Amino acid sequence: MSFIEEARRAQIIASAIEVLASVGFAKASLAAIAKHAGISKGVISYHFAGKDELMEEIVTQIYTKIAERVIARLEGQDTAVGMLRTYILSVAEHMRDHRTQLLALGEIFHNLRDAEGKPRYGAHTNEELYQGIEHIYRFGQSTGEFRAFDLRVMAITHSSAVDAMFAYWAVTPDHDLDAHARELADFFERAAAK
Amino acid sequence: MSFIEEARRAQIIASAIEVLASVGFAKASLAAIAKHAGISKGVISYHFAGKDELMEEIVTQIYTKIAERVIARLEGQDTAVGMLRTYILSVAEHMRDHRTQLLALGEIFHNLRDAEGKPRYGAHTNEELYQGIEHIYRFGQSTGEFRAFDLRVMAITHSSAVDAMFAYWAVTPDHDLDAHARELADFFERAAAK
DNA sequence: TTATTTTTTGACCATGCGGCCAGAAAACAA
DNA sequence: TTGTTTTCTGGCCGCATGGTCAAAAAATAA
Repeated sequence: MSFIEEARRAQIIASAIEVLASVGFAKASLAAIAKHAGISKGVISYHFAGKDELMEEIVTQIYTKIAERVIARLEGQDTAVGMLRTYILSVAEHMRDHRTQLLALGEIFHNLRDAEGKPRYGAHTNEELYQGIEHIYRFGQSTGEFRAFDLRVMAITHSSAVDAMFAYWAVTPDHDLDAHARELADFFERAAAK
Repeated sequence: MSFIEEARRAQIIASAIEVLASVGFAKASLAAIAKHAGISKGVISYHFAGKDELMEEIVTQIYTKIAERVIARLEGQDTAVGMLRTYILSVAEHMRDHRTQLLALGEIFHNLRDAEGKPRYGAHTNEELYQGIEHIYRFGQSTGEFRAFDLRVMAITHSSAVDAMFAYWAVTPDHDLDAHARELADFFERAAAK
């Protein structure tokens, strides 16, 4: 992949993120993204297989960055409680500094569909995420930090609580994201405690 | 409103719920809803101001039924913990018997947009719901059943946990909804406990 | 410079949607 | 029965979208 190709793709992705965050998925047409980037619509089709590939590329890039951050923070933790708190707090901290990306991500998650009109992302796509969360809670149960409870229900609840935190912050920018994250960490710590 | 008018509206609403649940919002066009009901497309336009009114009417009707059920069950409760459990368990119980409605509701919540393309339902529409949930938790704090915590964060988390339970069940029909609801009730009871 | 390949343009197309409407049909009234 | 209102039909329209394409432009190679 040539240098100019890489640069164009990056430019288009950046433009798409900004358009998604500011006008929402429905109005983030290829035409709007192209106009915002100052290029012709056909360029997007030339560099991406289609709108879907562009959207998925955005998700992949943002997710990769988040994962890097969270994994790095998790390194130093050796207790389940510590991992739990770190997981929640580090994601919140990261998104706090990348609000535009969060908004774009939300738009894509809530709107991108496959050919049959079914959501591209959603509960059916979260299996990997659930298993990661379950891993932490299972670890806590094995060390005796946590009581016995249904791992899958806990993972679903945990995951949705974090999503809801961001969704609320997306709509209410003045909301204190870090404080919310600390409350959440307390909540799950207590809910799981023996 | 005439008898035939009322009957047609009910028929159209029922048809729309079934179509929404089975093929999703994107494919639930007026044409599809009309065909499924065995009537002409124009009838829908004749009896409803537009697709949006139809969708909002569906939400109102289903919500009303849920509220009736939950409020009736809440009558006998006098402790915050009891209200909490009843609230979660009765909603789950109701939706367990009305899966089609739940699916349709989910489709509308996740897809209906206003003229500017912004979601019709979402975090910005939940204020009333949040206040209702906060009311229960505040009551529990005042009676000394619950510890001190941020009411808004608790309401957001509680609400999203219930939504996520349904979303997961929507995708995984074999999932034990009642068991999930009991687990959730335990979680929130412990998370809020002193 | 000339030839070749890569990249960009902007018009064009097919598609699917919600909504509209003139006229037919049905229900109702006189 | 006849006239009037309500209800229904099915074709049509405007609109916006994502994607395509021939031709132009730019970059690169010979």
